[in-house]
Amino acid sequence: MDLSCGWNSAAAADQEEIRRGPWTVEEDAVLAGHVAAHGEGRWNEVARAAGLRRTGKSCRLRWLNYLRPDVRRGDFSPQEQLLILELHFRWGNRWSKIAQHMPGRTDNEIKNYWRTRVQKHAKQLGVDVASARFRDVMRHLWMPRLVERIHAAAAAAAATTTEHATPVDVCHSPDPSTTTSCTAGTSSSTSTSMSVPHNHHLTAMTTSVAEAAADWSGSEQCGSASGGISDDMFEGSWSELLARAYGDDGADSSLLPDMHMAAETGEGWWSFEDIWSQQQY
DNA sequence: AAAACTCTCAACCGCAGGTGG
DNA sequence: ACCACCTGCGGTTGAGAGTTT
Repeated sequence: MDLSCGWNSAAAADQEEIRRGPWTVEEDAVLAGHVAAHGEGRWNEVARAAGLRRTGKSCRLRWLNYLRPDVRRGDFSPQEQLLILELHFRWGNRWSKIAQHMPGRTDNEIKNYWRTRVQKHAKQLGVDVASARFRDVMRHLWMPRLVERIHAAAAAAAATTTEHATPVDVCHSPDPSTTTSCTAGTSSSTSTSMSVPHNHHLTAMTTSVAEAAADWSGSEQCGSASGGISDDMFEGSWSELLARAYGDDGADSSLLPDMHMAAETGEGWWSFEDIWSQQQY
């Protein structure tokens, strides 16, 4: 198998040349096999011992972002998107820290999501992604919108379940007090009804957020939340929104702005005018 | 059909912090 | 205390896929 792939002609003249660029299937197999046999860590040694002409850093990155068995791929669910926004509110560009609370997701993926999706739309709106204005947009429009989607998905799934009496791997219990495995930061039934795609991951996520909330003490209050500190801010956003999304009292649609989606985007974004008309909260 | 453009994401880079000799 | 090496993090880049013109 030709591993030079032609992007570094000097490599042909020097067998010890460090390879760069995309990993081949063969390299992946070698690295995965070596890690399986010897475990993670000591990446420079891994690269040498496995005979990979890669840097230790490259091996580490490839393992963490791609080869790790628990790594998840594919689009972020609305729940995950909501969690990213929430955690970014708290920690800013601390991607690795955010990733710690999103099982199976890598800091690289989250960072890419933020840059390609969030920053793109901030740019479309003509506001700085770090500005208070954009944070307000996220808190009052984007996040509720995501919750709306989560609720819609949950409702649709619930309807399907009822209609077909299909067993679904959910944490939902007729009695919320029995949903021990799904208990998030709040003791209510806010983490029930995960009968939407990735439900088991949401369970993990809500638990992670609860843990994060426990960690989160004394840090600065951010955004334009209700004026409480730490836990209050947390309660007023993630937990409350999820409660509204999943609560058995039905979602309170008054929470959600009456947004008219920007027709040109067709994917749930709203116009500049819509946003500013909703700024009177 | 094809050129131009946009978007996504894997991978690289530089830097900082930790550790051991 | 200093140095060398390793690891982890956040920012950036570029190839390729997808979309538009």
